[in-house]
Amino acid sequence: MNIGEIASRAGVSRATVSRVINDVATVDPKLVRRVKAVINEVGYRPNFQAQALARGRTHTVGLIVSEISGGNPFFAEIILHFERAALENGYEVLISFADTETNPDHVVTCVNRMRERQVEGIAVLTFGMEEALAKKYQTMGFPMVFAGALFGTRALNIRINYLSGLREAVKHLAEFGHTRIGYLSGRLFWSSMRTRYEALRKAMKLAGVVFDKDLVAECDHTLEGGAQGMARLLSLPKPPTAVLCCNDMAAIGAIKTLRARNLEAGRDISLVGFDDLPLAAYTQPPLTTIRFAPSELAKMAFEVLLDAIQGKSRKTNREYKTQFILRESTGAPRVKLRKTSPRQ
Amino acid sequence: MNIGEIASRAGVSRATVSRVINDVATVDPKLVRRVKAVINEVGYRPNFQAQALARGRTHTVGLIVSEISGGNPFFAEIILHFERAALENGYEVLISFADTETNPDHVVTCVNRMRERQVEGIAVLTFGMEEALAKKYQTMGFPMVFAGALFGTRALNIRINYLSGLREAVKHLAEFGHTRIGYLSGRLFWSSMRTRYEALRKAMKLAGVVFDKDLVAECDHTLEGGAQGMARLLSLPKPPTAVLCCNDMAAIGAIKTLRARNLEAGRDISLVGFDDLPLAAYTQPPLTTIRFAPSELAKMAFEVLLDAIQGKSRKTNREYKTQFILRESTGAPRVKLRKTSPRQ
DNA sequence: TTGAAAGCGTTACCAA
DNA sequence: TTGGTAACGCTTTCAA
Repeated sequence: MNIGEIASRAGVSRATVSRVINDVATVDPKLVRRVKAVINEVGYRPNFQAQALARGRTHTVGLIVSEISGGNPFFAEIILHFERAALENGYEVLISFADTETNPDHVVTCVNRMRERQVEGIAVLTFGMEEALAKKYQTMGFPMVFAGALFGTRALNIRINYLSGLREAVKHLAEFGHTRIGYLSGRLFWSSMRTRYEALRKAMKLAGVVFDKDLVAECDHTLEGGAQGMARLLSLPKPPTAVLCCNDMAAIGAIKTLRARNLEAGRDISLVGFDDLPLAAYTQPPLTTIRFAPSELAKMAFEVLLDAIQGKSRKTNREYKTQFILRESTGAPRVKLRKTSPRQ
Repeated sequence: MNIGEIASRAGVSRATVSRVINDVATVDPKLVRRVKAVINEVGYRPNFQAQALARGRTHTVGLIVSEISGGNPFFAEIILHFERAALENGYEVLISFADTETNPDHVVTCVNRMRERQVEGIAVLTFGMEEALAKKYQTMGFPMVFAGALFGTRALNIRINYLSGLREAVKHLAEFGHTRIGYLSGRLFWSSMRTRYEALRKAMKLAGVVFDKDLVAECDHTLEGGAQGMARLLSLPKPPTAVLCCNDMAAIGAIKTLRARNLEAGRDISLVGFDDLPLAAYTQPPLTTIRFAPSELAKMAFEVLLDAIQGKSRKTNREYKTQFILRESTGAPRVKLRKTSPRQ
């Protein structure tokens, strides 16, 4: 069933059917009705490929995210909200999962696949493996937006202000009297993990807390990674009295390790997550964390991308600001630990 | 940059370039090299829309899932694994999030959008709002696969054996001596929730446990829904000593309510989840649950769809079997509760 | 083995 | 206001 078929059944030309489909105002209302009747009757829907070819536009954008590992709902939210923002603006979304971990070049393959499909722009929300891509594309005038990428100049990049949330978190811990503050970091080959790490060091400096490299454990940013990382921190001769985590999933993993040793977050050791997943309010104890909302980020990414596609680089460089969320997994250091730490 | 441009730069016809692109064996190796050199040099990639139009095939399938609410990672896993299976077979995936809750017809819109894009088949993994669709499409010969849908005859449908897992779960609870077994059900306008409910009743019957409607709370299958539902069950004059939940997220919500009243799952009341999210092993206590793996289901769905597209209805009707997973959120009923319950 | 040319389904220009 | 027709970028027959 194609436009020609509709045309002959309605007794008009293909051009007229096309006009009806595209709501061109100049068509005789009678013809409009006749054509629409036929269209409904036979259930005709225009062929997208043909339209795209003829129009030279696809009204499609690409979204590349990391493979979701360990059931982290963060990327699911990104996808949902990006797609929703796109739909509201008449765009469709092509999604790719980049295997950023085992194959950094995979993201290039994803971009190529998308460009074959003539997407009008791509959002790369992989948080950490996009440098190569950025270098390749920032000069060639194809609309592409990154988030939290570590390169400066021309590429569209939503800056992520990790510091804002971390600063408050560290201040909060310092006010409780914590001096041995540890960090469960994600793998530092992810650039976003390097950025977080640097932001934390800066936050510590600003709060006047001594930063101790030995209190940092690098682990996967997953449930299991967090559990393992926390085990390493606890086996230190002098474990930290407070631990920040690179994300909530790792924090949940850490909680499990604590429990296995009869320690409770908030009472025996302070724990701060990152992301503020819906889940964070449901852990035991509810997780003090730093909000990094995928929904807002996704919306922002689409808006920036849309502006780029439409040539209005209005506020092309935007920033997402993280925010401290106080719940119950933080508190004063335990006396026992407090005593030992000044001896250092 | 198009095929004509490549052709003239390489000094061959467009037909030859096309053959090179598509690895046709009959092309002179010298020409192949020449053409490929040009292609690499200018970074040419064929236009998908044009290819699809000329070939009459898109090698694209659609996947419709429910809007992910409350950060449930279940659907994220489905998307990831479906996409992976598709890619391995040379297919691309178009994804839609159906707003099944507030607008049951939205899924029809999704299907239409996908068919405009000439997808070769669609998997509808919404678990509960697809009856209308199924009726409409099961006769028209378009490859479409459902999962756990409640209609019998012609539509491709992956049956979900909820009973297998539930039966073991109920047996497990009965062996502990539970007689007052409650259920935190999802909203029963989701057909998958009705199916689960029916399966549970059957499982209870088979285990010889009296089913008591008053011990069922209908709630959203979310963290918050589970928390609220559990509160309702606990406020009953005689609360259940064990509660099954429609999914893990609801179970995690339920745990929070328990804790707020100083009750602990496994010790004071037995709790069984559903899905076996990675998270389930990280709750406190680790959640006894029923495995319903999105990855396997997604793979199955794609395979069935592919068979349908290729016309081989090999094993067109497949079944996914749920499985009981024992962890630590279940145990013997507390003596206090045990005493009261026979008095009924 | 190669090239010319006719499609694929649609849009959009130009005449009428 | 309508219709004829040339694109859009590619594939695929048919001849050579």
